[in-house]
Amino acid sequence: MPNSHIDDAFKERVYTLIGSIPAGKVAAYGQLAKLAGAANQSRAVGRLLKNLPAHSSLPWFRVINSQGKISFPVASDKFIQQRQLLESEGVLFINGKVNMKKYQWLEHS
DNA sequence: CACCTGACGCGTA
DNA sequence: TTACGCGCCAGGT
Repeated sequence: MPNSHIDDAFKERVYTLIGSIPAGKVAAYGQLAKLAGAANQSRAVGRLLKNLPAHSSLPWFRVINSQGKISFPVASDKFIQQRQLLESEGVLFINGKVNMKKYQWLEHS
């Protein structure tokens, strides 16, 4: 099991990063992958969230794609839930997407 | 083993 | 601006 800790480290870094996203802000999958030291591994981040325990305390809902859109089918329960959670902390949606210029964590102003 | 499917992102057309 | 193509790659069929 030589390499297993490499991926574990990446996973832990991503979890820590997600836990650091402040309420009212969002981060993109690719942004987190990059910050965790593995640019172009955005799908790995999505996979981690998918495998997250159902009642994790991590603010998984603050992670959306780089286009400012929620990565779930627009009518799904998960989509509704995520959008509701974000709106409840002030994240505004316009035409189904968030203005990343304003809400993305650690970017722009 | 081949082939498909994603909680993605970026460059092009 | 929307639509594709392609890179990436673990998991499921």
